[in-house]
Amino acid sequence: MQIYSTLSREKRQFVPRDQGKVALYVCGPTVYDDPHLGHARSTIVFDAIRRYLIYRGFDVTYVSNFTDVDDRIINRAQQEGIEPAAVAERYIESWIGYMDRLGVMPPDIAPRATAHIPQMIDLIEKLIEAGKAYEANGDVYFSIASFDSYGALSGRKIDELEAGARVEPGEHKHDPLDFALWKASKPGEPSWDSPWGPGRPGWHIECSAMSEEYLGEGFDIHGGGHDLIFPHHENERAQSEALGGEFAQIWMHNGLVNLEGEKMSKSTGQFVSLAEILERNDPQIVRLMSLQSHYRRPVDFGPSEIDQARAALERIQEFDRRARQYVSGSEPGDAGEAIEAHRQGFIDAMDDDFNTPEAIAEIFELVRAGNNAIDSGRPVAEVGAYMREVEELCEVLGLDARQGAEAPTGAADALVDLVISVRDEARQKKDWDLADRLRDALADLGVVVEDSSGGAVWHWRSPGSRT
RNA sequence: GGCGGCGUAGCCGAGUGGUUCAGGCAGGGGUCUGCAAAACCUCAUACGGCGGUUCGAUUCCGCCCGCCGCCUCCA
Repeated sequence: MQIYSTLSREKRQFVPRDQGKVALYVCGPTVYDDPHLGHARSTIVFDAIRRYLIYRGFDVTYVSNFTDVDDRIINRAQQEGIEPAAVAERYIESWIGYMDRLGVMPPDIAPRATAHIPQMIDLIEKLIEAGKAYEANGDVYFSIASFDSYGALSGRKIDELEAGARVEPGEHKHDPLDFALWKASKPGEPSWDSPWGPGRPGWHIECSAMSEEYLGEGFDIHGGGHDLIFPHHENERAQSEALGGEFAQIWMHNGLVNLEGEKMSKSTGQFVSLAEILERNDPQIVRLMSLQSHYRRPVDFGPSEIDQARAALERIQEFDRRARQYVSGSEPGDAGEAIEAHRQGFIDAMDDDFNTPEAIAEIFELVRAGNNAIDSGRPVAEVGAYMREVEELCEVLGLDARQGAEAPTGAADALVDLVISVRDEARQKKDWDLADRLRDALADLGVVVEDSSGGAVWHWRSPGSRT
């Protein structure tokens, strides 16, 4: 398996620290607002990677944090006149709910920054003792001059950074590029006791402390959005490696989500909330969109992309629906050579830096072959094998081939069944006028009717679908 | 300005030094069907521009043009 690492800027053979195990840390959100599409893509991408590693037999430990102490949280709390902790709590709940809807597996560990202050203080003290950090007026700064390879991850040269760096009023840095490990808290801000007086942690230190706490030194993969490379991950790396230990072996960064070609970002107001999208669309559309381009490329999530992804998703689900009916509960047979070949294609694609677009193409090849098998009346066991393979590979990516649109209520299902049976009778009497009126009426109610040689089948139209 | 990336048929989007291909969406033509839908088959002068390397480049190199990201908080 090859994985591209931001640090080495090339694909490298993946060799886990502990054989058969993968320790993965993915930067989670700062919980001051609801998630947008960018958060969705990042989380889905790493969820798919995690699922694939599990599929390949690795014992994966997945850690993803919540940053629950931060300026923006404090600002929001002040605006609303409530405690910062309440703000964080609200948006952690919100995040968990959205990620569940997206089918993202909950992290094995989802540590909160505020629950790890002692570990951070401990790490900061060690950095100070080692001469890598210094205290100034209740703040503690990391001295970037003390870390030789500072800038290596983001490809920055220190003197170039130096040129644009500024020191905010009230800061007491020796060097403009030094960054805060610990900030003396101002009145009204959350604060914790520390050897340097009451304060709160800097942004970057939490990930260093928590990844070490749960994954130890030299863990396998550290992931996050491309926009975290600098300064966040550069600084994390400096803090964690300055004492001589190893940090992440591989740095993975997902490309950002664009809106009409421009980066989606909270600060510019240029973003689409996840809520807005999920109001009208199956969460799986978001997942398929996220995975139909390579994770390192930027993507545009516009209305046209959503429609295209919806149609693609429906193609998979439609196949599963027909296959399920064709097989009607029988056990799938052995996978034939064709199926093996596509499975191997899927694995080869994913082994090559998680090439999900190519992996998904293999699924579509299976769908076509499976549809062919149905059309040509192949044995149930064979169709079943295609169906099972499609379902299994979809699941590796976190997609559910089986989950077509759901009925609003069970009673509605029964009513539709009734109308369909009446319509079948009309069709047998060749009363095409009545049959067509019933089909149109059902269509208005969101029911798609498809006649076949074995009688009519129907399903609920998926949300947002035009047909 | 510095660093990085991208530019593939109508759209989205993989990939490769040459021989059959990505895949999806949309569109044309068929098959099937009472009609429709679904499904299957089939169709389009695709690789930003200019040079270079090569027997041969979309794929390697150089230059140019265009777009985007990071350099401040950000998945």
